Amino acid sequence: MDNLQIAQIRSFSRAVTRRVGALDESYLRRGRPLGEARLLFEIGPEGAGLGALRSRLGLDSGYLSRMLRSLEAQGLVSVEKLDGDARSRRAMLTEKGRAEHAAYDALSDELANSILEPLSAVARDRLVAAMADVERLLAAASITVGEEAADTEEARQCLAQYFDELAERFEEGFDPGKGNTATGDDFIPPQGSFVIARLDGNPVGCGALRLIDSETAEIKRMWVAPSARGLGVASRMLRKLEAIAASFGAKTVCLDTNRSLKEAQSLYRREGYAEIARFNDNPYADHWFSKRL
Amino acid sequence: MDNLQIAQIRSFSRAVTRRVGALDESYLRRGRPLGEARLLFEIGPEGAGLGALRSRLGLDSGYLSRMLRSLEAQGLVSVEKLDGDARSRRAMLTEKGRAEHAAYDALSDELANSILEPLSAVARDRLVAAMADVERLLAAASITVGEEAADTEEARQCLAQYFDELAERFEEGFDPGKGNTATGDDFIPPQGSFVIARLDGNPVGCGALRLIDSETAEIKRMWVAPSARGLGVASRMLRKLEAIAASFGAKTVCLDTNRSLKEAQSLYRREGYAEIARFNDNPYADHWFSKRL
DNA sequence: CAAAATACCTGACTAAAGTCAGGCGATGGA
DNA sequence: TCCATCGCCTGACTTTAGTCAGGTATTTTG
Repeated sequence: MDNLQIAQIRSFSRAVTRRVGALDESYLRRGRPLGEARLLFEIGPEGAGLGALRSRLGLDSGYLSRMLRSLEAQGLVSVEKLDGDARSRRAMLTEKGRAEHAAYDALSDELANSILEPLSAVARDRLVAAMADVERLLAAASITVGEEAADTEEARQCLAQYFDELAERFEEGFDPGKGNTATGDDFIPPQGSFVIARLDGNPVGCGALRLIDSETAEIKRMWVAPSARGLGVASRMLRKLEAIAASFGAKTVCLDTNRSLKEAQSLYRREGYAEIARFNDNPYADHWFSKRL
Repeated sequence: MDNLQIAQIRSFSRAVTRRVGALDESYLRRGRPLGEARLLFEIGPEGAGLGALRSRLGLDSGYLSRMLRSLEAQGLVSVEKLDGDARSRRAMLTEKGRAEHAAYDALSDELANSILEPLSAVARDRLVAAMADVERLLAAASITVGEEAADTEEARQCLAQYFDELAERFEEGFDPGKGNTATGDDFIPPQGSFVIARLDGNPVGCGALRLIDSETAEIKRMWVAPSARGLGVASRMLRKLEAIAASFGAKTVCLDTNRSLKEAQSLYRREGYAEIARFNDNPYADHWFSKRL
């Protein structure tokens, strides 16, 4: 890896924690411990389930409970049973709590403003654009691609979104039942596999693999959520699937695609796939590709 | 101020502390309190004076002392009298301390690497460039411009660098004694003023003002350190000096500049100065400007 | 040369952050 | 219907972080 790049990341991290992080910590407590301030902020005007709070802030359940008690004592928060499940509870801001939350919100705005204020209009635009870039690319870097079961609720949701998109983009429309020879069972090891790409735990893409014969694997169901496109998710999933195929003993990977999916075609070419003759009778396929592993 | 810009800054700050800051804090402690880890890292292979450590880490003197005692007990640090002044001391890493420091260093690299690793080469370049931009512009935003005494050591250093640069850039060379009618005394209120731009406490620019008559102020000695150019420091100093001039009752501000200082000329025009006829006998001046306040 | 200032140290604190074991009342699958 | 599990709570901690009031040499200054 490039040492200059690493040095830049380290220097960035120092600079940002010093200039942004430090302010956050000192200004945004309003005379209250940082933990409580963060909790109050995280509950937000809509309230939040205790479990969600615990995972978002990384708190021990006892610790959270005690802080909630303290915020309740200050009259800022009320904790109520709400959901169907009477074990789980939900923290809500009281009137006073909402006012406090608004104060934090205003302080955050002020803080952001204090960064923009000394800059010229050109510099502001540039800073904001660079921040958006960093944020987007850091998110991309935190996306994970992993093998998962194909029959979970989340996998089904990915596939549903995938099919919806095909129906919208194919000139001829799309009916999942028609020409869709592969069933979910095909994507279970050792005759196949399924990968999901996740950003902060939420699925943002999927891809599937099945063995056609002992030496040939087919890639199917490649999909990336619109919000995560342009971040290299597809090629990461593709490489993951290829590695899995290789581990199954496959020597060749093949796939088909529709003429309207131009990005997909250029992705496959970029990743070393060559166009070949029709190898299946998928009515929606217009192009067929393969790659030797 | 633009709400979208503020929202972007807030979102950036959240994203970065979550993705970079959080890792920093949890990974970089190696089973030791964060304070000690930071201290060890800050001492570095070359060692550091205690005063410097205290100010860089923002520590209470007692707190620092206690942490040093703890690091000494762990055999990582030795504290020695070194300088001429026997009151001040210097913390040095022992052999074991250097090994520990190297481990932190490697961890930091690894952390940075883990951000780069999932990205494509194009995305990496883009991330690194955006980070450099953000860092640079955040630094620019933290530059302060304030009125200060013109006879301090730091003011003198700014002026010395300014004169050195003039000597280098003027085709005809530069002799500070020649045609330099203004003395330091002219830059003391209420007949004049002196501003210094600072980045993290270190001077990165200066500018001076003196009243020629009760309604006219002259701006002189405008200088920005090469490292801080292109960040809008000069125009901030200029505006500050104009505001001071106005507070002194001046209705007009004027200044002169040499033909080789092209950026200065375009700055003055951009800030609303119009070129006028020669108003002084400065042998180094080729252009004269003025602006009504 | 005495007095003030400097640079660091020590002891005695407080508050915040974080951990652990156990407990209680739902809940849901065998 | 039983019982393991879940979601939360309580009490009893430990560790970190941070502050404050002196105290001791050493240096600087009037």
